[in-house]
Parts: sequence; structure tokens; C-alpha cells
Amino acid sequence: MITLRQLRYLTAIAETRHFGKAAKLCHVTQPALSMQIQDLETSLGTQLVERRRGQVALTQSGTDIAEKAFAILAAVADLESHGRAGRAALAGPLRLGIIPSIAPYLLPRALPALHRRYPALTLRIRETQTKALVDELAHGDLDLIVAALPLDRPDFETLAAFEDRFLVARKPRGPDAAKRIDPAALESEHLLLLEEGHCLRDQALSVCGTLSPNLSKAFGASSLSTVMHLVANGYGITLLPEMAAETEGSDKVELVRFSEPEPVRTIGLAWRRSSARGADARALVDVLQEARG
Amino acid sequence: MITLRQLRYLTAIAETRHFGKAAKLCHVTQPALSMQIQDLETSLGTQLVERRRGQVALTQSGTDIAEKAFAILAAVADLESHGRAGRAALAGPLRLGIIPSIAPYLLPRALPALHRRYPALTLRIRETQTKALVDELAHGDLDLIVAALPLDRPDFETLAAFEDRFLVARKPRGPDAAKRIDPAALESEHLLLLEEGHCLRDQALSVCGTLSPNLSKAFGASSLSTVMHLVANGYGITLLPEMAAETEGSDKVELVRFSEPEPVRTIGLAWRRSSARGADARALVDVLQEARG
DNA sequence: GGGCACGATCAGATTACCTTATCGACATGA
DNA sequence: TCATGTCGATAAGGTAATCTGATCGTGCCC
Repeated sequence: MITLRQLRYLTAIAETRHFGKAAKLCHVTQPALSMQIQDLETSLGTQLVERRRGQVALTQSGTDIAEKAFAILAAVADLESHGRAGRAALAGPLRLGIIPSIAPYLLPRALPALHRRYPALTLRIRETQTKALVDELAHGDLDLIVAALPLDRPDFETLAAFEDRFLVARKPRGPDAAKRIDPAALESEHLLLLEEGHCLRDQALSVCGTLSPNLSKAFGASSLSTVMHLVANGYGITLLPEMAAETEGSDKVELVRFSEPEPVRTIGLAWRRSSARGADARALVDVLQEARG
Repeated sequence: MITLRQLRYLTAIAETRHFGKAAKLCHVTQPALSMQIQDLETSLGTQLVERRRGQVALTQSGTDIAEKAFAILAAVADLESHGRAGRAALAGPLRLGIIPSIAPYLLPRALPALHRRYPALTLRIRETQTKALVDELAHGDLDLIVAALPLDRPDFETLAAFEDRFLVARKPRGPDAAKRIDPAALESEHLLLLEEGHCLRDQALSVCGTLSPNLSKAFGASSLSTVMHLVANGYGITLLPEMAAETEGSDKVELVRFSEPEPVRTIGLAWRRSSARGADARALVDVLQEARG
């Protein structure tokens, strides 16, 4: 008979690839963990762990099972937190993930209001790229994430908060320059972008559509602030989310809107379907929308 | 600490609404089950079961938790069957659901081939309407279902098998009648349909689109065979899936194709994402396609 | 009010699980 | 080559979780 304990021990093995360390992680001794893993292998009729010299490895089955075990344990953990669902939204601990191209612009405005309206909320914030956020949310390391939608994860539920326009940031070109810009007009420009992995990079590339020739030259910076300094010094242009305009704008850079239909990205929240964070998400969306004003 | 045992006992309560019967279902004594439920309530910090005179009822929380518990237990059961995934596809027990508007036409052709090619397969077949199949699949009472796609269930994975054309079945109207029919031309006809709940009824209505006036008269029969007899006797027309044409056709009824684009429905398989039935599904699709050939 | 149905509680038995101690295989290095 | 260290498996015995069987208390029905 499979038990949650066995699944917990298996995931510890998956994380540490070491029986002793896994046992320590689970606050038990190594023989206890070894035996549970053996029981699990017997129940499943498959070898899950390859005991090799040096370090252990999961078999193909073991990897698959561990993956599912993570999901099951996350679902059970959500069950445990379900009691909280009966109480008020946005109270108690909440682990929130945010992507880097939103966090510096949204958080300074949203956090004060959030603390004011939900004093019982204990936020723990993590800022990293979408892919990592999604993984950590799925594994139960986060409760809620703020990212650009859609995420294409059927095990997540999502809620759109607002749309964020893309603006073109470039050196000022005098009053005779076009008031609105067509994406096709960017073909001849040198486009500056964030480094690989940032969803903002992919979104900007998608706005610029088929402009493959120049894209190989696309620069990779690690923060929007850096990119904007480069733009200010004439190294090229970039696409700036409107939300960042206030913070990143300067008199050395001109921000121009696209012609209709203006390209946007949808910013929203996501949480595990099995978690009881829907009420929290709806409450948070309200705060975010007000903060954006 | 929550255990799978507690979840199993809770689902038994949800099914029986009776501690004694639930205990029997779990092959334990009633005190054992009572205590586990109490432990679960303590862990969750919520009352799950209302002990009332006569019979017990689940609280709102209890209903929610039981729902999630079903899902978790199904995922664990899928884990247990994962061992089978390593072996050949379509071997061992498989609980297959099929909708009534496909079963009588597809099974007679598919089953012999299926048994010939997969002698190790032990099929248990259930025929009922889509909604029931979907519920039973989600609860883990079925392994795989054959239905019209899409199903709009993010926890299911699906695989399309083939498209099935709709034909118009009517009394013969002589050689001067149109060779192809436009859906709009059905407006003046009396449309005969299956009773409420059959997806074929909804699909046929959708094909006929905006023809609301006649639809309120839409007849409700319990089998396609009945409908076709009515058509043969001049009570109206119906939409017949091409798959059923061979069986249900007769010289008293004329089958006419629609004009392009011909309306079709997509028949396919669905299974729980968490189950390891993908290989089985792919193998089964091959057999179904050949059987239809 | 007696009998009954049903869930809660209690005491003792059973089972599952853990810990400590030890083994055996393998690698490393003097 | 042999001592040494690492790591997972195994063994023995103790502890905690869980079960069973008996009993209690409550509400219901006749």
C-alpha cells in the first residue's frame, strides 16, 4: 500500500540523490528512509532508484513517479491549507513570485497599500524569471505568482489583472518624428533587449514579428535599467512596458506609442488549481489594479 | 499529519454518508474510521462531517475536501498502475467508457481486432452519456473514454481518433433532389433528435445553427435506431453520423451529404493526465482507425 | 419506556515505523 | 596492499500509530 510518507521520501531522494541527506531532510535516519523506498518499489513493482557507486540516480520510472509524487504532495499540502480558505483572504503567510520586468515597478506602489489593507498578511516575495516561477509554483514552493499570461499550464488557474502597453523607447528625434510607430518601421532599427530567459524579451521579439535579420544582433542585458541607459546613449531602441515608463523614462529618451492596434501584454496571477488561493488572488488583483491606477 | 488512509476514509464517508457502511467499505471497524476522520478534522482545523440524527452529512468544507481527496487518490492509484506503463500497451485490465452514439457502430468492428492484437487485454466496457463518462473518468472509475472532443477538462489528456461526417437522413425524394444539402435548407424540415443529454443531440443542433423556430419541436428519442424508424415512416428528418450509416441505413431512407464545408464531429479518447494511459490510448486509436477504415 | 440505530470512547492487541548498531561493497590514499 | 572512509542494506528491539472488540450515550420509533 502506497503512503504519502513513501512519496515524501522519494521526493527527498529526487532532490538530494543521496539516501543519507534525504533522510536528514525528512528528519529520520537513513535505514528508515531506505526501507520505505524499498517498500515503495515493491508496491509499484518497479525499481525506482539506481544504487550506484558514488551517488544514486533515479531510473526513468523513478523520475516519472517522483514528478507525480511532487504533484500529489503539493495537492495534499493545498488540502492542509484549505482550512485557511474559510478565513479572510490575504491573511497569514503567502509566498508570492513576481517576474523581474514587473516587480520593480509594481511592488513599490502595491506593497504599501497591501500592508495597509491586509495587515494580517505575511508576504514572502521571490523575484525570478517566469520559467522558475512556474516550476516553483507547481512544486508547491510558491503560492501565487505574478507573470505575463497565458502560461499554458492546465494545472494552474489564472486571473488577468491588467494589460500593459508596449512603448518604443528611443533617442528624441525632434518634433517632426511620427507620433505613432508601426512595428514594421522598426525593421531598420537596432533593437536592444534583455538577456535570454526573460519573458519580456520574447514578447518584444513577438511584437516585432518577422524581423529576423536584425534579431540575431539582439543585445542581452540583465535589467531594463541597463537597456534604457544604452538607449539614452544612442546604442539602439528598445520596447518598454508602459508600467516602467515612469521609473525608467528620462529627458534623454523619447517614449512613443505604437499605432493601433497597440501591442500589449497581459499581466495576471496564477496559482495551482488544487490550492485554495482563488480568493487571495481576486483580492490581490484588486490591490494591483488600484496600485497601477 | 494528513495520510492517504484518512483521505480514503473520508471519501468512503462521502459515498455512503454513514460511518458504519464506510467502515465496511474500507474493511475496518467503525471506531477505526471514526478516529481517522477525527484526526483529519483536527489536522485541517475544520469540521468535515456533520453528525446528525439519522444520517451524516458533509459540511461545505467536507464536500470540497472530499472532492480533492478523490482526485488525490485517483492520482495515487494512477501511480500504482504506472508499473504497467513499462510493459506493453493494452495489457491487463482496462475500464473503457464509450458514448451511446458511437458504441453500437464502432465496437462490433473494433472489438474482434482488439482481442486479436491484444489478447492480454481485459476490457470492461461502460456505455453511457458523455457527462457521466467524464465524471467517472475523473473519479478514477474509468481508465479511458471514447467521446466527441473537445471535452474542456484540463485534467484530461485527449487524442483525436477520426472525424465523423454528419449526413442528412430523410425519405427518398426522387432523382431530382439536390445531391448536397445546405444546413440552411433544413429550416423548413421537422428535425428528429435523441433525448436530452446525448451529445449527438447538441451537436446536431449546433450544425443546424440558428434554426431556433423548429427546434422547440425537436423530438427526443432514446436511440438512433428509433429515430431512423421515425424518419423511414415520414415523421421528419434527422442528422446521422456517417459511422452509423451502414447499420442504420435502409432502402426506405435516403442519406445525403451536406454541402462543403461538411459538418463533422471529432471522435477521440480521453484519460486522466495523471494516469499512465497515454500509450494505451495511442495503441487503441490505431485499432479504432483501422476498424473504421 | 423498551428496543434500536448510530457514532463516540476506552482498553488492550497488533502492526507499522523508527532507531541504534552493524555489515558489506566500493573507492581512496599512504 | 592494506587501512580508512563513504554509503546503502540489514538486523534487532523499542516506540508510536492503528486496529479490534466491548461499551457508552444519544436520539428515534413503536
